Amino acid sequence: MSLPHAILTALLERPSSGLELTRRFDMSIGYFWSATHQQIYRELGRLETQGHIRALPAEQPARGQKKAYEVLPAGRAELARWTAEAQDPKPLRDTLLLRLRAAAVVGTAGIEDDLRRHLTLHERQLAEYREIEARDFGPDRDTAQDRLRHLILRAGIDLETFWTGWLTHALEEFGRLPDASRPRGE
Amino acid sequence: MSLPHAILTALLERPSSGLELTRRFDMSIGYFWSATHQQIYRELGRLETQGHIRALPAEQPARGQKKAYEVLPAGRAELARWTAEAQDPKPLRDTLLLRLRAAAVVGTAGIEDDLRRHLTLHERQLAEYREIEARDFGPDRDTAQDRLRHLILRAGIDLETFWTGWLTHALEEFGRLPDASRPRGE
DNA sequence: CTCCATTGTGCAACTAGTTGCACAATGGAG
DNA sequence: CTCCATTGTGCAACTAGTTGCACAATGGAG
Repeated sequence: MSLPHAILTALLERPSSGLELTRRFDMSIGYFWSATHQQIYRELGRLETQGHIRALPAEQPARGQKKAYEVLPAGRAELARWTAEAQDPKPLRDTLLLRLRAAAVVGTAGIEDDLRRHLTLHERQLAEYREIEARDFGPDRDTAQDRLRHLILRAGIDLETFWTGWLTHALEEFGRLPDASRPRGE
Repeated sequence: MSLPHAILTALLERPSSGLELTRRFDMSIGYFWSATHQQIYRELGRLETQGHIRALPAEQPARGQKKAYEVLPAGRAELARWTAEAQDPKPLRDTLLLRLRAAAVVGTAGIEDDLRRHLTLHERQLAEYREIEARDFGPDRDTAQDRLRHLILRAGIDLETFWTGWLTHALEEFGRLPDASRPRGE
């Protein structure tokens, strides 16, 4: 039940059409809540019938025509309610760790390359976050809003730092695993 | 498509019944791939019809009766195939970060308590992982299997370290936010 | 003018995960 | 013996997310 709230947040930051939202999800909100354009359109429909958002008046809102939405007071209230609500952290589900555990049983053949690939991806993401930080968060931008957003970006940076560090360590370990002792059969 | 592979891994480590699997998911595999007992039973059924596992011979495998499964060669092969396969890291979806972003727009009221609660939960999890590390990974246990499992546990420890560190930092920031400047209205 | 790539919106079917139950076997308390 | 908590297995309905398309409008290339 988080996608509607992600959309409400994005629309409060700036009223947008479905496609604009999709782009913004790809660039910024999507760093911690990804969504496809199909999900977004579906949810926009729901939010509209619930009276949480409304289409901005426009001429001819037909298919293939930009239709921008803005948040109504009810939507803002719902977002505030949801934000303040206590929520448990959802348990981790990570395929890579699972695969490593499987590799401990069926053998590590093949997985090393993919670890390396993941490392590259995470390094790239980290670099991107660092650029954003350098660009958007100078010491001058220091309102409460800026600080909160910086905090969120920091989480992204720290997470990617964790992954790159851990993957580097993992690859070192793999290098040290004596070939003969690599798990394989029963 | 990871749950079946999580189950195959667990069953290779030790043949088990549905309930035993459920318990093991709560304790160990579940740290990075959680699943409910309903999911597990459903998947056991599928894996059995696919010929990846089979029920260990037992008298009277009726309802309410323990039924243990073991992995067949086809299942092991499938797990090895899946493990070696390249897979993209799935994009992050984190509610807490999303809520923080929402808070930057609708106000931070209420969220601070929950950050504190999350901090406690993550500290607890971290302590648990550290205990496991101290108990199960002495310098003596040093086969390739041990090293891989230790690596996985390390990921858990580092992740929880990230969260506790970041949450602590976030709460400090919140303390510094001048009440007056906390975002609220439009 | 015509075609075709691009932009924009959306439906339908599917897969994965969650929630809420149902019900059988077992063993100990009374 | 009877009841009831516990252990164990499972179905059904639902929610959330993914995949694969369809189709309308627009504008520039030819």
